[in-house]
Amino acid sequence: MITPVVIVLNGVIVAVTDDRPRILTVKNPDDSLSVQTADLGDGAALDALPFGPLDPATDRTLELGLNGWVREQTGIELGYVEQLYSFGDRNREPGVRQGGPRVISIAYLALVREEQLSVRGEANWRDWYEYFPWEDWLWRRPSMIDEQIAPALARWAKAAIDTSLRSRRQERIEIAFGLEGAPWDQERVLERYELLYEAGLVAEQALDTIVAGRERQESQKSSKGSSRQTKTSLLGRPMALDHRRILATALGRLRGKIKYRPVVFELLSPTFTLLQLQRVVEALAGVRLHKQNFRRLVEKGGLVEGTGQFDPKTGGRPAELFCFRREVLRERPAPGIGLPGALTK
Amino acid sequence: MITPVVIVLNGVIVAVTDDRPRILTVKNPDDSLSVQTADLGDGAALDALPFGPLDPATDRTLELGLNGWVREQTGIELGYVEQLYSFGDRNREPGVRQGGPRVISIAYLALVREEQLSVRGEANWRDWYEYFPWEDWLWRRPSMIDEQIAPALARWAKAAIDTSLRSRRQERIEIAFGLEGAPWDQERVLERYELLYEAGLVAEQALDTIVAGRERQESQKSSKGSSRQTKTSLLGRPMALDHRRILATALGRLRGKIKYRPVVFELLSPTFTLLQLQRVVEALAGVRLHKQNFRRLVEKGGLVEGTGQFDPKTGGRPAELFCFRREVLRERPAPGIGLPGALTK
DNA sequence: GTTAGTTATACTCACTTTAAGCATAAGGAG
DNA sequence: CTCCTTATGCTTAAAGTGAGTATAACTAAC
Repeated sequence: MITPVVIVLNGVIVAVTDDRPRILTVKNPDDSLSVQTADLGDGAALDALPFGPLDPATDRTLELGLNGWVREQTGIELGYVEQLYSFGDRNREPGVRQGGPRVISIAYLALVREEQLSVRGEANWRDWYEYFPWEDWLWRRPSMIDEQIAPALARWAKAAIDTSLRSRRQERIEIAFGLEGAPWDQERVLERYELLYEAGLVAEQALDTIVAGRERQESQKSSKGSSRQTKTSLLGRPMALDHRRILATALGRLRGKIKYRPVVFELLSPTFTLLQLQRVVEALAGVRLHKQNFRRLVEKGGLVEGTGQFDPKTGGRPAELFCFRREVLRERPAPGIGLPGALTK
Repeated sequence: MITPVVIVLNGVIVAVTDDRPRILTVKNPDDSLSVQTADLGDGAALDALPFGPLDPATDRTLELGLNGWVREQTGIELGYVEQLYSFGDRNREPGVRQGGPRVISIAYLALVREEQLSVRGEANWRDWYEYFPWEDWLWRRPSMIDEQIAPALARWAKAAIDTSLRSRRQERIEIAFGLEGAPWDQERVLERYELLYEAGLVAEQALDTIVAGRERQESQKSSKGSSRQTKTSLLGRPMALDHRRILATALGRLRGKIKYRPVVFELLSPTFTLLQLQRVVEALAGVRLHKQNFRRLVEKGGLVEGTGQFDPKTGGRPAELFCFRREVLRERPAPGIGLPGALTK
């Protein structure tokens, strides 16, 4: 018997509005997953990324296939699109575990300019920090890191079967979450999510374990300290399937990329004030920046140029409107926006 | 009728020996491509990356499937592996154009320590600059850039159907190849290869055009100024299918990654002299570096630590043997090796 | 219409990092 | 012992960064 292969395309569609990064979600339209949501007990369908299978006969390119699904599910036309990652391990979609087709999902990151409010049907813009509250350092270091995450992960590390596994876990935890004097690296979004998943601190892990059924016992004994988290509630808003993992990949990638490619401008209107630019960068990086240095960096770095026009509605002194300076592409090898003076105190 | 999907796994396996980066190739074992190589006229089979289809029923993860093919074709066990990119557009494999299954190929980058000489059968280690001679700036800026590439690309740009296309082409050319005062960015390997491909300066383009057959006429009129390159010979050593594109992706990614993750050490034995380390970095980056500054960078950056042992056979004063300093992972957010003083004069 | 509040922008200053080169150390070959 | 080779230490100027202070230009409230 031949196992068929199905390619599924997933889109992480990002916009920034009101100084918050948002992603486009749909209510999970896949019936085969009702098991999961029923088991979750809250009766509501989980958020999902826009997604759908590639039609191997008609979709000439993967991106075109993605564009089609996104248009159909949300009414949005994509502009800037980049491939993120392909997920193909068995076990990733617990609902279709045995006997079904092999699912390979290819994820894309797309950036759009405005909220383009005409989203259709069940589509919604959601603040992406709802899914990753520990990533939002805009106001302060989230207290949940010390109060919930660190202790729970410490318990998980201690539960390791031998000392070498335990110290490997501890090292991963310290590096990923910046504990014990290690610095916080905002790009390690995926590593952090994976740790929480393995430690059983996100709802998806519980779901996967439930649906996996037979393999559950095994899993409890194994290195993945699953289930039975006492005292600690599950962290962040869950998503369908492994979509939160995909989202974590996207966030990490975007946080890295703004530093060496001028992608932020895909999220801004053609002209903008420097503060607007700064707010978008801060929203993505999850960190607040030093205003004067930020300004110096982008201006002296040749990334923007003044237009001579001014934005009247800033509240205080009117700010000049700037635009992206395309020539920078041929002047500097890696034109991006560094993060000057990120929240030292 | 249902179009089936086949997943093909490709591995770019990199090692550095004798200060040269090498990749592992096999003689293209796929019969369906004999058309191509016959049309090429040299009778020899093209180099290919180790590759093979995913078995959706038995390969539990994509990486395991890849490992199997690599083992079978080359006898090598992979260590460090990272996913590169997934290629899925129709047209990418001209030989299987109409009617065949839809092929999605997922490429991986693997780093191995030594030449592990026991390569089996038709496998070979090849200097990767054979495929991309214009990327090798170790001795000097390759003269072929000014003598062959720049003029041929300029002709291609001029042949554009309208002025906006022409100026877009010119901008791409200048940025990619560092012409007209733009700096050379060693990471833009793929962009450079794509340009040469589109301009018909690599053998693969000619092959694709030949095999495409019917679509050829169309293509000649279209924006892709195909065929009939007078005076300019085809550049670099060709590979089967789109494997050279995959290789370009790998080279670009690796050149980027050494700057922010300590991946070079995957290519070195556990202890090494600083000059050996420098040579590996130079080989990958294709640039020569300032010795004293390189040393200061890696030592003060905490990436390596001395072992107290010395390498006796350096020719001059014995060099201390260093090893990777793992603690750097928890000290610095993005521990990699910058390129101090790259060939200014 | 003066005052307080808000945002924008200019400039400073100490400190660190980098590019580039000079100088010295420690081996081998003859 | 001398020369050649490679390793390693140190210097200096220039550039870049972090963290401010100061001033400018507007709005809203009284």
